[in-house]
Amino acid sequence: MRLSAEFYLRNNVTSIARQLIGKVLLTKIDGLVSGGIIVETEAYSFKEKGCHAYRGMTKRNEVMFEDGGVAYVYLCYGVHEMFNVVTNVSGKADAVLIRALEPVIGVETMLERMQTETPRRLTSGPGKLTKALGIDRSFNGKKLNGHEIWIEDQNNRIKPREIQSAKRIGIDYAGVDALLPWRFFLKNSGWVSKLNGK
DNA sequence: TACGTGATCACG
DNA sequence: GTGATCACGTAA
Repeated sequence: MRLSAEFYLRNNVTSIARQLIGKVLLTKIDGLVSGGIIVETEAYSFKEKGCHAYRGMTKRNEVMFEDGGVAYVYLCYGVHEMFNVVTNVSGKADAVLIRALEPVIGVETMLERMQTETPRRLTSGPGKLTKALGIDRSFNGKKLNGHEIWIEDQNNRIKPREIQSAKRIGIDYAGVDALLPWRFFLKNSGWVSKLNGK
């Protein structure tokens, strides 16, 4: 079943990032459903320098300041759309970046969108998974409990010891905050992004 | 390790 | 207006 509003509204973005591992992200576009199991996430809090909201609200990040449970999608490096789950209550701009999925539903659709025949290339990175699921900036601000994009709990059993944490990737500009162990991933997944933080 | 790519944001 | 920068991916 779909995650409740309360799940997203909580004031602990690292807990939410950890709990999103094993949940299922889905989209339905032109009648085509596709998605997969979340295997890698990163937490961002407005209180630390790695976060787009650290310096306050701008045109780009304004949806981060809404109540949790909506999508924050932005363009990175001029090429890649990045999908985040906004969390916490309005005014407290926290978010979780979804970095990798295990593709499960609508694999044919995703292969088509990615112009590949290699499932491994579909969703093993934040820029790839958005393209595979058809997520772009038009999804910015959309609610995550609707019928276009949503997250389900399908009772996948993840043991705490299967989840590893590490520093986040690609945010060296954040100084000491770049060292926070706020990336979470399934240890033996094989679908985790390859940049893997070094 | 190098670089494409274009929106964004902090300047002024 | 302008220019440096960027929560990546691929190829080499």
